[in-house]
Amino acid sequence: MLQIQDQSLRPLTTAHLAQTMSMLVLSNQELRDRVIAELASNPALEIQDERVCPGCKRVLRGTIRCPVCTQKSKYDEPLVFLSPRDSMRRYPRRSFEEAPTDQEPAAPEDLTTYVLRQLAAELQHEDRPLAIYILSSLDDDGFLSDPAPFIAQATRKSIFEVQRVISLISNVDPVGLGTNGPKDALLVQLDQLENDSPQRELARLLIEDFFTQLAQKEYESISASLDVSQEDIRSAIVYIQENLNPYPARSNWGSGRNPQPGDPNVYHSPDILITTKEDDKNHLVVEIFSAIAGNLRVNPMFRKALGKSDDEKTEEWSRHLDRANLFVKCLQQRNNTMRKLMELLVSQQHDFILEGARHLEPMTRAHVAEEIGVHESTISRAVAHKSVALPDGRIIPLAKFFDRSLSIRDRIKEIVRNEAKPLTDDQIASVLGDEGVKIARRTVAKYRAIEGILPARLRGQTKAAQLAGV
DNA sequence: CTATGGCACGGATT
DNA sequence: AATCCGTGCCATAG
Repeated sequence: MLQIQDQSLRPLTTAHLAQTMSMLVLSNQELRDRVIAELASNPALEIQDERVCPGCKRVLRGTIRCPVCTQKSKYDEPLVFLSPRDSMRRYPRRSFEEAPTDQEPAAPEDLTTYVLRQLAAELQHEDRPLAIYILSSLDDDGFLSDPAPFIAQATRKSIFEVQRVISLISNVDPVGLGTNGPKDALLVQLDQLENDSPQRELARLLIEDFFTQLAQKEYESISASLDVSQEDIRSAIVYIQENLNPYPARSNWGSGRNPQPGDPNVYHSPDILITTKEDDKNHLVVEIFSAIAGNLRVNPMFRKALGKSDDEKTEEWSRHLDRANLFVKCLQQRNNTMRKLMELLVSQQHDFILEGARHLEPMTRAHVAEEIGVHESTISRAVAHKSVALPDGRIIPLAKFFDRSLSIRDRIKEIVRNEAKPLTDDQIASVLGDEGVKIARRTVAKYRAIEGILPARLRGQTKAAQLAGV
């Protein structure tokens, strides 16, 4: 208690709370950015124990089992953490609720091996793991979001080496792979083009200096500031469109746009994955993806070094050390909360996960909070911005687990589907009443609206029309 | 006259 | 403290 006099202690605890809270709301993607930023700015942090799986060449870290080579039956613990990159590979972006349309698409791992095969000649043997690491870090579009210094730190290579390998990668077949965005991808591709068509230099100029205007089709303003005719601008754009591909990992233009800026939730890779055991379909396995692969920890060397040095840097270093400790603690706390939350959800909503919306047992965040022993707002944050992939392949927001009316809405849907002739809201309400659900007529109407079901009168018309049509 | 949707209120939830 | 949700009342369309 007396220690509180120490300047660093009191702000530390409040900061700790605040930071834990602010990290809890983040989705995995967002958290990953946070961690990367922290790693880049704080030398006291490091990632521990990186390995490449001898079987499938995936990058593994810490105690995590290889998700591919290890049979699912070996998951004997209910909860497992694994790398987010693997989650993206196995669960391509997909909108909420949308069940998997077909078989899992052609494995993107082929891209890795495909690229590696091309690189075989130029790549030194000891650079192979680095190349694999980089390739496995690419996002769906083939871009590398991790900055080179971060990769260097994670792989313990020099930044120079990292940059060299990235440049090798971006110059083989899907040209532009491993760049940090469409703009650089286009530029790399432009460099590789051999034919010196007249539009080429203008195209380069456009991409380099007017990229945002280009994306927003502000051709007039480009034309004005460059003093070039709109005619020429357009022909340069055609040249770009015909010869370059801003998304090197996609086969062609226009297939799948970026998510709209307004709604980050439309397309998602899950933060949590629920699957069933191979041999026991009733046994659920939950995997919570950690924001980064492996263990984030305070660099023990850094800690040691602090004790020895006694120049004026000591103060700055100890600040770093405090910050690193804090950050790691927050991350652990977040993981802990998420784990407890999911344990409870899986045990209480077992039927909902396996059988569908009808079996959702109503529960509130407040109730869960009491069960776990944390504040309600903690649960609110934990539930926010997270999505979970169910065994049947659907990806739903975690908040759905707390939807009070979901199961009733599902029953209404079924009643309407099976009705002989259109039932009015009142009749639906009484049917539900017979099944033991007390619900007002007005509320049925609201649920109907939510589910996009037309009122009885109009349903009659469409049904008649359907019959007439058939 | 009946079925519905809008508005608004109070209680629960976050 | 702010927001969401279920409900009742009432106007309106059919």
